[in-house]
Amino acid sequence: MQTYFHNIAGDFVRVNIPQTDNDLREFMQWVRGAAGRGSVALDTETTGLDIFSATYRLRTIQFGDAHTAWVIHWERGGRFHEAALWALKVIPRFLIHNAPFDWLVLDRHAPFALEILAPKTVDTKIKATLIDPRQPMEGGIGTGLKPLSAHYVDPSAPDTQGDLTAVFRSLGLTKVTGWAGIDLDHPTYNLYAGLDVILTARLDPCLTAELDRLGVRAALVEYEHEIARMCSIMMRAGIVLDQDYVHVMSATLREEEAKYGAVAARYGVESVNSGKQVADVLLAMGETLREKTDSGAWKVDKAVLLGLADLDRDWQRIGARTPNPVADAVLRAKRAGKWCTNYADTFLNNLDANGRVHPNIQTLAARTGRMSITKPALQTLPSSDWVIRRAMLADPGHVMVSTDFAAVEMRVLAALADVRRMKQAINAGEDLHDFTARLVFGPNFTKAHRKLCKGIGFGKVYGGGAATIQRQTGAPMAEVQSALQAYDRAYPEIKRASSRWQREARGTGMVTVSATGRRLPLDRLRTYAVVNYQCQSAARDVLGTAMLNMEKAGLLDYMKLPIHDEVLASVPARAAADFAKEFERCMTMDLFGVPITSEAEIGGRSWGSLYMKDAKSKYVPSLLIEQDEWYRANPHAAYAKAA
DNA sequence: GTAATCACG
DNA sequence: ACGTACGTGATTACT
Repeated sequence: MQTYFHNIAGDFVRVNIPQTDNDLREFMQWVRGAAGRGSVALDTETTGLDIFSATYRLRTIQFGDAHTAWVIHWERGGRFHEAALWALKVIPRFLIHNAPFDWLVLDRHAPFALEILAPKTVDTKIKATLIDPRQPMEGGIGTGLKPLSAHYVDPSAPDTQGDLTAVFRSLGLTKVTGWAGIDLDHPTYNLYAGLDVILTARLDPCLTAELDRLGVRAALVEYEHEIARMCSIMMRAGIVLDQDYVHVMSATLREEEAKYGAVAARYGVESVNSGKQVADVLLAMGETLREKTDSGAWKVDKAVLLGLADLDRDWQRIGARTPNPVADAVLRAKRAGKWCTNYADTFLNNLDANGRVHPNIQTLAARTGRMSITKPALQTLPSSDWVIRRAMLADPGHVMVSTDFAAVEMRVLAALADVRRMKQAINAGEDLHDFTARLVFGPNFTKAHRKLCKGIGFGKVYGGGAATIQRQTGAPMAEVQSALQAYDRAYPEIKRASSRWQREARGTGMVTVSATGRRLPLDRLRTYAVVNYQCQSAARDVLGTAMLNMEKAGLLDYMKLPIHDEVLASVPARAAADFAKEFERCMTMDLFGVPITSEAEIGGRSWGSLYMKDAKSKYVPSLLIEQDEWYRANPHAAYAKAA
């Protein structure tokens, strides 16, 4: 037995690394005792974060309690596999920090099913996030094992991840190659692997006590574990990528980038991504720039450049001026480059051996509890053009179904602030913005009036004022101000709720508590954001509730992505209409007397098919049309090609 | 590392 | 006293 000792919070703790069959028997003896005493902390060391790549390896599995850790060298195979798998099976409850990662690692590489491991897991990261979702930079404790251990367990707790990267460098390895390249018997590697589970075991009771002290309900903690498990199953399934399509798209976008980059270069812009170069050249050409950035540089963003290029927001000629060729070229080169790097290439770089991408869904990413998706960032693919989403396919024999909540944030606002007239209008099935425009401008309101009322609604949900509503809607300032006053008279409950939430937050250490009991820290200088925090957070939990409904309805295996107010799914083509109805049913509920409703759209094989209403891609019309004869004849049925 | 930019809900 | 648009992820340029 290789053994290391360390001091944590005044206690000597022990890290055991079994070497022989005898050592493994000793480990199993410990497991029998520990399994009877309660939860066991669990962690894995692997070759990196790309769980689904072909070369990925599981290296060690660690088990431990507050005093003892066992680092099982999985890589040695044989008896080490047997012992670790047996422990995973017989231990009734596990503590894991950031459980979805280890669930997926063990599911794919042990293999040990996440369906078995997840129900007996407590995730200390979920608990910590429900106590304070902020990172250290924002004034919070942070949600990593290191800052949490330093705060709750021992101020001098080691930075097991950070310190190891220094070890990697001393061995001629990097932050990336170190996890795969470090010797399995390296003392620091093993010590830190063991300390991670000991720290997790010590952290958990502190978090439990803190949740208790703050009055966070156990049901909320439980519910977040269910959401995490569901999202892990979505991550494991992944999404089919149309690789042939993406290769063509990538090459075409690079050509486009080069072509317009060359135009910009002829005018002296070496790098189209350099705002300074673009501004210098534009000014030298005699253009007038009006806006500055926060740091005082000339602002040359998309809105500015579109104006100079005489293009509207849909990139159509306005005819108001002579287009500036540099602005036009910079716009096109930047877009093509960004789409290629951000989307096409990222898709190809995140493929598994079966041609699927497995996005990383973080179930509690935002301060408000909202989820985020990374690698690739599938919540942020362009929606005004279908070219990028066209790359993502439903499973074989399936079609894509997307189900959206109807105006969920406004409805949530009406429910939370108990806005009497708004609730009446929604319950009567009226168009809310029409209804508001009638209240504000009378029965003869115009389309512009409706647009302004919609803008004011957004302003209320975001906590904005007259100036931003004016900027967004383009309506005259005087009209915005008078409409705002009329709006507040029509829906006086919104201001009252905002004041009440802010007052309550000041009384509880600048934390507003959501409808589900979520703690949302407010920034002292932006307390007006409380309205948005309440709405965004409640909308997140409306989505979470709908997701639980979906699992009950047997839909989990068809779910692909949660996108704030939408769920993307891949369903059998022949039964698509029935599935769509089921998704709508799961996304229909009552929130404090306000109906939450949804609408499903049935697409074809590709995600992009749901965005092809205009048939052709506005921004890159040549992309597929010129490459694909078949597509040219069947623009609406592009998905069928892959089916 | 920070700023700017651009993609989404 | 006043007014403040919210939340993300990712890349590139530049210090």
